[in-house]
Amino acid sequence: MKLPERTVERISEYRRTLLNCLNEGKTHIYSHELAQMHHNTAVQVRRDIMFIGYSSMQRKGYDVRELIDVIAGILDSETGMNVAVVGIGNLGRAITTYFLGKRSKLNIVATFDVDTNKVNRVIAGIKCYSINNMQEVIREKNVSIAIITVPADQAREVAENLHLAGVKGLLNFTTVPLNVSPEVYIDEYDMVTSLEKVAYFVKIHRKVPAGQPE
Amino acid sequence: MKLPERTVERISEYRRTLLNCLNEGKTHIYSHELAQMHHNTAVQVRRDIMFIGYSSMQRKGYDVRELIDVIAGILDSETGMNVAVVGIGNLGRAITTYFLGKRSKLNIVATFDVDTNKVNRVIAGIKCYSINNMQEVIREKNVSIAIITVPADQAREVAENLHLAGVKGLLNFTTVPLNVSPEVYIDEYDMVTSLEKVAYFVKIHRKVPAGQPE
DNA sequence: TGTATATTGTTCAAAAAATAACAGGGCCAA
DNA sequence: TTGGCCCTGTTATTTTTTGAACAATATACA
Repeated sequence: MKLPERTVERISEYRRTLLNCLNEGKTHIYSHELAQMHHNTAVQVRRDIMFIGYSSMQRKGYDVRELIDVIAGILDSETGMNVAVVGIGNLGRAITTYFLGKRSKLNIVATFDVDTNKVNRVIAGIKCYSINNMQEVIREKNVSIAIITVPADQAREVAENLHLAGVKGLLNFTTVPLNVSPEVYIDEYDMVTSLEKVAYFVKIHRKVPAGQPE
Repeated sequence: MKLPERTVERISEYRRTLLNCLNEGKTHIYSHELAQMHHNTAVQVRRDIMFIGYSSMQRKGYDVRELIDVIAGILDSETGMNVAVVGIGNLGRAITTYFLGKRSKLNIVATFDVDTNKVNRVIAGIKCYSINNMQEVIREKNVSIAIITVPADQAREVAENLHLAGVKGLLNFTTVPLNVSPEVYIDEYDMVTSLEKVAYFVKIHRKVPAGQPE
């Protein structure tokens, strides 16, 4: 089952929207509705859904609940995965809080910081450990993914240590691109880049690569 | 001059790295160095640089300073652009702080919140205004881009008001996809999606879509 | 029951992006 | 100075991604 990378991103986004729909009591959704909400086309949505092997069997739109379950089958690992947040400044706290109480098989099980005022306290709902004990805690708690929100100058060292501790995926919010090992999947996110992209398209007047309903 | 969308993203990322290089006193950089740092290939880097119309003196790599300037010519608008952050919770503060003191022609000139404890105070270095006065402040300060970090249930209303106030680009961090007008460029970022993507690739063992030096 | 309609699933074509291939030209060493 | 080497700039090819077209079919409704 090899999904196009973009499809992976989109079905995660679809799920987010579908969960919102469920909250609003919406039980079915048309491809063009999903499309409009996600700035893309109905065809794209239908094909994504085709790729993940779901069929609505009706012309009443997709069953929201069922679709959520199918997406869960793709994205979530059965046992769930444990996640750690390294660096519990504003951004780290924002992320941790954000995840708290969200369904999701991704559980934040530990946070780390250098600041002794933070260590051993519960911050944003999760216990904060000293970064000095990072490797052992990571192993102990079987963490496979880490979110890095430390200051730039510590990023590389942190990443290296995470790798050594057996972490398999990194989400890097620092301004330093990381490069530990081909075994570790890394996603880099820089909000400056996002903002600059918006600025660029504002500058050249280009509209959102729209999606008109077909 | 129409740049591929991906190239726009990448040159922003290159600039970030180049600025780091400059700090470290590095004056020249090879395409394969940049490539490795950004998980892609030297060819990709060279072609991106070709697209933006820069040429190095051959064989010594690209002149870091010059390349930064060329990228600035593409991404930055001469006059700069004013940016507002709407919702000054953890994430809003993180973003505002993050931008503070960064070069960049993107100036955060105002933040907004509903909380009366925050209004009229300087938070993360920028004055916070009441969201009730948002439209006038936006106009007054000539804000063309807004970053939305409010709770989900307020996102749509905020976006609509921003549009009415004349904002041309949005960076949306809420869990609600926005849809105001085709004139407004919107970039949606959801950290859950990023994290789920990492989790997916960890799950299926796929390595980072690597970039070996050629 | 039958017909019109709306929506899906899928195939086929176009566009975008990434990769590969290669020509050109400094630079160093001999 | 000459030849080899290494790096860039550019064109060509392949792959990936998106968009368009359309057959199939459930549903609503007469």
